[in-house]
Amino acid sequence: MPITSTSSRRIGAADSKTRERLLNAAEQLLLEEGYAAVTSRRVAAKAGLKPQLVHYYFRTMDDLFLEVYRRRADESLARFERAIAADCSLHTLWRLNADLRGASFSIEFVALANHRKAIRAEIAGYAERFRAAQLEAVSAALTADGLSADQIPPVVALVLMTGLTQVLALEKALGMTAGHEATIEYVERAIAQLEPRRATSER
Amino acid sequence: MPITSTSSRRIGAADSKTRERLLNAAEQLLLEEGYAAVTSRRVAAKAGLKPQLVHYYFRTMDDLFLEVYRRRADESLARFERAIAADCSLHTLWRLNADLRGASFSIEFVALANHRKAIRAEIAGYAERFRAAQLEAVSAALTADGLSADQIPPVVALVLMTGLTQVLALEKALGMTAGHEATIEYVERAIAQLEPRRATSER
DNA sequence: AGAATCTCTGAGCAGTTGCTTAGCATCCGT
DNA sequence: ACGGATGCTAAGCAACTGCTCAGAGATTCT
Repeated sequence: MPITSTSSRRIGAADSKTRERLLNAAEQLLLEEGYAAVTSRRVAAKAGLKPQLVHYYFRTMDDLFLEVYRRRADESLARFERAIAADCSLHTLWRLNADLRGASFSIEFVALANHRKAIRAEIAGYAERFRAAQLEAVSAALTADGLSADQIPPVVALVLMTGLTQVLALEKALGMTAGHEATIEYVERAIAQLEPRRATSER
Repeated sequence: MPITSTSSRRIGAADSKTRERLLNAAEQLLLEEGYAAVTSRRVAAKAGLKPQLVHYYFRTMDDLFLEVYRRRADESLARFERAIAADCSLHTLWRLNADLRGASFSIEFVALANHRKAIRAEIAGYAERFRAAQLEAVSAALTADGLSADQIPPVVALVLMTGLTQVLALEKALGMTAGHEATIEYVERAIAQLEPRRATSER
């Protein structure tokens, strides 16, 4: 069933292999050269396909961006919930956040959202949902660690943790790494002290 | 004295009033609509001038960006040094960092640097200098507050503080504000507790 | 007054962008 | 076997980009 909502243009199937190749190419381009490099012609070239196919599978470039974003957002949300279900702790949360690849991905999208209003709403929505889910996890983890909300409110802990990793990614992208290692070490030691149950074991 | 370094093109005087108007227009456009909106034609339109003037005063668009950046960077570095000389404390540092306008400015530039290599070096250079200066101030402030480097290394305190404000700005640009107030309040209370000398007085 | 310099502009080039249109080839259900 | 849906593509349009060039006015120096 072709989508015909507003425009009459035909749109390719959502489960097409070609469509996926385009999405992969777009994502790769986004990470390597920034969103400004994600043009229909360059995406197609990277995928080894013709530029018109981009417009065949995505009504607009914004649609492409949105789809690229959704894929990763859904995936990382699912991974988060899996990990938290297995072990609801600050340590787990930190480990998930410390993945710099994910951070630089989201930074690029925030920058993009800054000048594409159509995209901003979608990203903001996901971000809010993500934050709510994480907040719940942090609250649970903190009380499990024996910390009351008066000592440190869960929201504060969350903003500090997620914020820190994002800034590290941002600065790393710039080539700045001064103080990063020390900061990471400090946070990890603080968490380990708070949650001695896993000590220095894994990894 | 016209600059003739590599190209033979004539370049307008550095102290020109028109040049300044262009810089202002570019900066405004950058903050309002993101760096993608900063094109020669749009900058000129915003300044009420002809597009060719942009190229008369700046050899390339990158030069324009660089000049816009330098103006603000120099200014905020000077302001920082003035403020710290007057009162070297975490409170002062936080107050300076908490200016969200400056944060969103620098975020836009980091995004820009991400896909304009010529600009990255310049920005990274300033950022490193800025960090070094701030680090010195934080070290002094912390020892003045009676905290040794074992309890919390100055670098860590700095990265946490500056990182936090940047993330707040980033999220605010996205329309996300959940937890911001609580976090700001928390940090300010923590600083006030550490530096009781200024209590809840000013502002 | 004349020369030289500086500021500014009309016209335009070569390149890129998002997106469309018309149509070809292939597959698939009937 | 045939009609319609699907995957794909050649060609191209209108808009925009950075940047150049030649030269017109204005200002300053001698």
